[in-house]
Amino acid sequence: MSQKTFNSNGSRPNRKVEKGQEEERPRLRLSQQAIVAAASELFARNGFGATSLDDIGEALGVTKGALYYHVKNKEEILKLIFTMVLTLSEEPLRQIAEAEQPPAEKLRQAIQHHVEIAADRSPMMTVFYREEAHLSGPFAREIATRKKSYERVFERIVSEGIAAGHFKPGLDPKIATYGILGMCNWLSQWYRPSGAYSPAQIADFFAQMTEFGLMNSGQGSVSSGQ
Amino acid sequence: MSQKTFNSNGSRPNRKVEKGQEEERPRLRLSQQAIVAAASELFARNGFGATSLDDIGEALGVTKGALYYHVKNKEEILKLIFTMVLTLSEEPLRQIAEAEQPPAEKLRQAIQHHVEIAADRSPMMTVFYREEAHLSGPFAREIATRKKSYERVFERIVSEGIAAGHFKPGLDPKIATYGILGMCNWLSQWYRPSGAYSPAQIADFFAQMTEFGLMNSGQGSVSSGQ
DNA sequence: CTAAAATTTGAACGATTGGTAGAATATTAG
DNA sequence: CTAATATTCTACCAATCGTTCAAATTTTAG
Repeated sequence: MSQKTFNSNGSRPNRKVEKGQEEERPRLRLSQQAIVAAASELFARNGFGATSLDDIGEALGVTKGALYYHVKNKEEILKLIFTMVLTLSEEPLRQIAEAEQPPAEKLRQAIQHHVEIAADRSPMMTVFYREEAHLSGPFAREIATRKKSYERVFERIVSEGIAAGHFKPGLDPKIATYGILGMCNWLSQWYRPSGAYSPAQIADFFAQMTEFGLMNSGQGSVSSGQ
Repeated sequence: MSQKTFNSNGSRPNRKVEKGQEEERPRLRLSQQAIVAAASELFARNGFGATSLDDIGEALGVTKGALYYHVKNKEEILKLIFTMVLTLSEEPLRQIAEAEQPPAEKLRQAIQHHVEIAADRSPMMTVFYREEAHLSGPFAREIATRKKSYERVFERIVSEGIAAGHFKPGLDPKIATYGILGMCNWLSQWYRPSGAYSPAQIADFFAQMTEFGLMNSGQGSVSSGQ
């Protein structure tokens, strides 16, 4: 972090192309979106506290002063990340939970959905679960509420399954949910797009494992689907 | 973080007792152990980068200068945390894995062991999985190796189970292990000692869920044991 | 082209940080 | 008690940080 270099070409960071080279960076116009994307990766890799605005600026080929034209301050970047994660997560899950289908199918789809986000938006998700302590005030409370609410949708699916007699009676939906979400969220610690399995395959495996377990009792295959 | 106050009594932080009060803190003599304990909680709550040595000193009722008599620098505190987590984790798991017992029983005990540490040493574990990026050099490599090795013990238990015909054929031991570890490690995000279930009960639930799943097929109860 | 608007720079600021060193204090041994 | 040792305090440094802002530059509109 925080080296003395600026650009890859060592020049001042501006859009001028100094040689016959076509522009070395197909420069995306600076925007909140671009800042959030770059910051997500840096926050995920090095942590919010250890990432400076100079670092973010450098990643975008811009001085940190420019960032302040697009965001109010460093915390707002973090806020944007949290908002984006929830915006991407909430609605699809709600639709899955409200659809007319058996609880086991809902659970499968919910796991699929959650794994997909954890894999495709790994940096954002890492930040989401790692840096909540750096939020404060009403926004922190809002995020906490929405996160709890997201978890409760999972919980309700499990509860439905029990009530319908499909899931084991006597199990605690809250603990089950924590287990499932833990399984999925842990993706950000190990998943690499170059790995052997696609997010869909991993989700399928987790769903099978959640429904039938690992024991060989002839219930269902746990080999990869898709 | 980093307020202007010093002690709870506002005085300079030393051992002198100024009023008729008996000593307000049954002062534990400063030591690496005490520093690691206090730092673990602060790092877990606020992050490594956002925790200053002043903060740690304040938590111990001491100025940061005193810390440097016991530790080389801030990073060494982090190193001590990582070393302690692995020291506590590795040996018991090795013994479980090497014992003469069926793979399913090994897996149960391994989960029990891992959950216990995640619950009883929650701050340390949080730091362990959150702040690895702040390590560097040979030590970072050593930790990565030992962590991988720890995971591979789980993996081997699953592999054994498949080979013995107890676990489903065709499942990927690596993905299964990541799922199990994710389930357990996620504890640090939600577990509170004041909660409804003991670590042993939670571990029991996770073990049942891992073996038989949530579906109601009359295989095994998932209600709390112990 | 020109002028206005949008965007970025560059430099500076006050605060905080990890780290250091010598003086001060507390503890222990004789 | 005294001297030696162990521990902590105080004050300071250099670096880095988030933030601000006027000036410079680029982009857009007419």
